[in-house]
Amino acid sequence: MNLSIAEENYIKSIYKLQEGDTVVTTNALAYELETKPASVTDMAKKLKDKKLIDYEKYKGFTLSAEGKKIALQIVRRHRLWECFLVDKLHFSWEEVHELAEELEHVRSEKLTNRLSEYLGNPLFDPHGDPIPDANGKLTKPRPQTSLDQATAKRVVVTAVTDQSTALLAFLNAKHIKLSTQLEIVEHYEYDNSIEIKIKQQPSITISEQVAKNIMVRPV
Amino acid sequence: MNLSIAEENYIKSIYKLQEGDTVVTTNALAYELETKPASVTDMAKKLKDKKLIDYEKYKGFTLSAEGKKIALQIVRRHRLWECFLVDKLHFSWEEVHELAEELEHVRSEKLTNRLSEYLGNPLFDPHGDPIPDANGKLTKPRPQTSLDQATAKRVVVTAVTDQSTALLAFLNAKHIKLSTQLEIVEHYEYDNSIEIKIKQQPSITISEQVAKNIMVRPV
DNA sequence: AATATTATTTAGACAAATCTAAATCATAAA
DNA sequence: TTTATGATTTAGATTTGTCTAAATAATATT
Repeated sequence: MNLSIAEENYIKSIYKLQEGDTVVTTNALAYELETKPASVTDMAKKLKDKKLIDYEKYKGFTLSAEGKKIALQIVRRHRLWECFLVDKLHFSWEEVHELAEELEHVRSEKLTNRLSEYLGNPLFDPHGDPIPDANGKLTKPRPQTSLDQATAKRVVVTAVTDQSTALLAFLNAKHIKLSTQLEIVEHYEYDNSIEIKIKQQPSITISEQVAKNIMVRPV
Repeated sequence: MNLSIAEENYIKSIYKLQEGDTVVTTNALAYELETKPASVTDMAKKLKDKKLIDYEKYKGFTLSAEGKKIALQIVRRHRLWECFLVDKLHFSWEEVHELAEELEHVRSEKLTNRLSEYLGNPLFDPHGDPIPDANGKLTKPRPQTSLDQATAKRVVVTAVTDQSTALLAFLNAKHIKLSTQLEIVEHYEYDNSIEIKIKQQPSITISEQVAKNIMVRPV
């Protein structure tokens, strides 16, 4: 199956919107891909011909088994490149998505597998999302919650959902990074702010708004 | 300047064929790009409009200053990725060209420079070709000759010109790799075969045909 | 149930990159 | 210098991915 970059992007976006087995609508996909519904309909026909999606007029689409397989390969490549960019080239979280978006289209299984090996076969990308293995199998995502919902006392940062420069600058200033261990000292009901402590540092208080965008898991 | 992948490939090939300041002909470029002369003429018009080449009907083309700059950026990315694939992912010489051909089209200066830094700012790629620096400056190529022409006694392997599986298998069996140091023990005039010695190993004799395809420089 | 609204598809067009076949130019040979 | 040959360009067509505007289907409202 030889797919164009455009076709790959459609497959990837359908996979993203599916989340389980929801039917994906024309409009939703057009919005996701920043294109027009008419273009989506055109592409849907092509992908149906290639048996990568199930599609009936006016009924939306879902990936076929083959389509899912290809989607997982693309996701695998994307997330591995993100790991590479962060771990090896020291990019920060928010910079890597765009670049990985391009690198993911280099379709070489050998390259992908070597890259994975080189990175130590990581199971999660820098945003905390699981990386499919060579067979397309996904580790179940870590049991992460946002920091404001956390019940454990000691947690480790797994992801940041808001990629705004403002938040990232804030986190940078406070030395909160991926894998940083936090101790939840106090939860103030009044404004839902949270007092946390990073080992060897004085404790700090962060607002609910910030806490909502920091994903953590129990350590 | 936002170039398509096709345009980048044309620029790169013109650069390759130019070698100094020779005028590149339509046919030569068509052959190099495995396309038809008519397509080359079409693209020549576009590149002329973008001021990347100098072109007059029936007179062939050369890169403009701007075109040369872009060509060097592409070459830089290509050769850095080749280094990455060989040094870090342990691909062998002959496998990397195709992959680098795809990776080179990710146009991010930041990525390119980080990659270069990560690799230790290499000056030569795995084939012995010089890598332009961030400003497009080229180190002058190493003074390499084919092994059968070598005058020095101790040399180091810098490249292999023939990429056939047969030759590569042979070299592999004899443990001759890039950067391998060789001592030239004897040169037999009868059949132009050469006796060489790799340190710690018994000396071996190789045919003229093999020697012609191994590039070396004095150590 | 009839009508209004929204979602989706169709029809027709366009730009990029390519092709084939025919025409034109440049140059080497007679 | 005329002719023949090969290189190059033009003309017109094709494919891919996109678009706008109009038509049609599905759904919600009255």
